[in-house]
Amino acid sequence: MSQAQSQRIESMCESARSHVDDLLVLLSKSKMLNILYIMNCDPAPMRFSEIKKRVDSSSTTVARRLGELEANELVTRTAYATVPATVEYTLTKDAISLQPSLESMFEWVLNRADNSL
Amino acid sequence: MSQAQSQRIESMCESARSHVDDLLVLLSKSKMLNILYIMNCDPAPMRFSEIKKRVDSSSTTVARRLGELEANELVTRTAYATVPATVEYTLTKDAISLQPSLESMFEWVLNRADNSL
DNA sequence: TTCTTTTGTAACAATGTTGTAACCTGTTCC
DNA sequence: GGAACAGGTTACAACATTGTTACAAAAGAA
Repeated sequence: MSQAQSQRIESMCESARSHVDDLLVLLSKSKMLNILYIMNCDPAPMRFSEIKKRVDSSSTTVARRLGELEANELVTRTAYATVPATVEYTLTKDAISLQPSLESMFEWVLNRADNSL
Repeated sequence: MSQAQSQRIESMCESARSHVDDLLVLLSKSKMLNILYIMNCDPAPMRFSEIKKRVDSSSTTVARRLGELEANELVTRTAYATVPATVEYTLTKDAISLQPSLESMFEWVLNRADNSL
């Protein structure tokens, strides 16, 4: 294999690894799994205030997380011109396909938390 | 229901929620999912340097993460009196029971990373 | 007119996390 | 004696993240 080839492949791997890492960093942000989970549990579109209430965090953080999720196409944001404003968030297909993993992960977490009471 | 009862239950829920949150915070720490995943992929006991190499992070961070995992009984640490020192880490049964969720989560992540190339 | 509501954003101080560099142990090799 | 190795620890400076506070917009209610 030529050096050019091996470098190309290496850079592809690097690139792939960095995408994986980016996703893991995204999912590891505070409240991120919480948000995905509570939105998974209740498949109906969910309003900002409802999400905020359920994950129990500041507006700033919730807005940041939802922004990041939207930027990564894991939620869609729909704003209605009501007064006062109404905004609904929905998981995308991609996020929904993460549901089984998330669910069993949370099952494990809940189980473990129970046993440590 | 008496107020005392409802308060007791509420505090139980609070406590349970805080345990859940603690676990989520633990799992959300940087490189934590990486470490659990690479240790899952290779079920043999793994040495510190090997883990460090695979997750590609500083000694400090790897040591911190492994310490946290040990404190939460998700890994066991075994030191051998060789020269130079040998230390092996193994996932506990509890951590292994998280394997299926982790695996399908990483499958999702890898898939998504692939598609975004 | 001013208050209220939802859904944010901006600035900033406080707090948390990271990597780096230095250091440590204990034994074997040179 | 000194270097080398694995597996860390410590201190600290740099960096990242958080919550708080203040603010905004738009329109209907009081």
